Amino acid sequence: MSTDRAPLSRDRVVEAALAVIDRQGIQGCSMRAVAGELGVEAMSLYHHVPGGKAEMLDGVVAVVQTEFVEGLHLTGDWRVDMDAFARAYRAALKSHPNVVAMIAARPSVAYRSSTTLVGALFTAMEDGGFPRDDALRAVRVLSRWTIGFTLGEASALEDGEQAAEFDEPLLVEVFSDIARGEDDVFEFGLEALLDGLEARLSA
Amino acid sequence: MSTDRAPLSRDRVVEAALAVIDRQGIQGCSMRAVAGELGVEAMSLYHHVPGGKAEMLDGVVAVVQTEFVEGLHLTGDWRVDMDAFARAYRAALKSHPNVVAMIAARPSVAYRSSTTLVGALFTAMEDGGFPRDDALRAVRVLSRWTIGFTLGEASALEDGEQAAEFDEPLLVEVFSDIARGEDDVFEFGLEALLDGLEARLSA
DNA sequence: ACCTGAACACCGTTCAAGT
DNA sequence: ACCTGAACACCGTTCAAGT
Repeated sequence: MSTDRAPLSRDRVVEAALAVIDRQGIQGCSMRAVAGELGVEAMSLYHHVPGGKAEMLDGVVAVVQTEFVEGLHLTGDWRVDMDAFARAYRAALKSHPNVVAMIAARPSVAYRSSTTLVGALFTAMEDGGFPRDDALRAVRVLSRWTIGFTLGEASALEDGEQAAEFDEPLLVEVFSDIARGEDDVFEFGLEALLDGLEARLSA
Repeated sequence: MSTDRAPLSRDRVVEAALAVIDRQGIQGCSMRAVAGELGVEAMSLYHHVPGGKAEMLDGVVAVVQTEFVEGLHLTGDWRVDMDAFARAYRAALKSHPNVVAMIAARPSVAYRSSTTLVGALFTAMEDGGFPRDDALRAVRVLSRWTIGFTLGEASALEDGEQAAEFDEPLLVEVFSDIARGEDDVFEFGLEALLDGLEARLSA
């Protein structure tokens, strides 16, 4: 809707796409809608995003991922850093809930925007005493788990209004828990996972 | 492609949709394609799936979920059952990789098809000595984690052919690991999580 | 009762044409 | 160089019409 007449650019296209997605969801993010956001016709976008819609959405994933990576500062202590990574990632994803499914579907783009961070985490694990293979596995598990958990939460919040209709008492309980927010569940799982990893060190 | 002239039904429509998705992915699963699979016109589907495409896809999720639930038999020992749940769920999802993203996006449908199983797991945890709240949290964490891990793997396998193009050595390593299969990573994470849960029992 | 043809309002994308 | 109008081959869905 912004009728800014700044010249179009790849960054402005991607930024507009993110704005549309945050507001209307992925469904609402058509090329025509993004163009409208920029006060332009759909066909103009292709000059700045030659790969079309796929490249535009890859750009959105990279922006969200970079936003998160730049806000995180590590200490070198594996447990502190793994904990901080998971919490900060979750927080970043929760501020763009409609993008989480896209990130889950584009792991190569997500990885590309965070190799430095992942590498640092990974050497913190090695410095902490984990064998190289286990360090790699642990980081991958934590990152997958964080994305998966947050995606499940975002999806459940979106289709959770039906919770009232649920006949099963357990279903009603779980979905009203979800509606109240799942920070405690996330932290419960995170702590269990990190405890389990730490136990490996002594073994 | 099957030109069977058995009468159409909701189940046949959903089954055809699953077949199309397994073969062509979600992108290829248009109403016209599903109709073609049944030798029928697109508009005929709406008589058996009045809710349209959304209801059809909900049906696909329910079928995959039910397939899994019916194949799993629990023992009552929390650790054995949590382990079996995660492994069997992962195996079921891996046999329909194109459906995993849909399951992740439709937690209410997935839950609905498995309340009995989740309830049983949950009482096994309580019988094992976990407080009610922790039992609920643990089951939710495990289920989310399993879906999230397998979704990440399925997605990475799909866009992983680009791995050769990666410039970053760490990226190349991770993506060639993924291409070799991630059973060991999954099991590593699963064991750590269950170890972490077990540690809570003694505390 | 069950199926369908034609139509509507959308998509992503191409390409030749405008400035 | 950058933007666009018209067009193409697709979508999901509605509805009145066929059998």
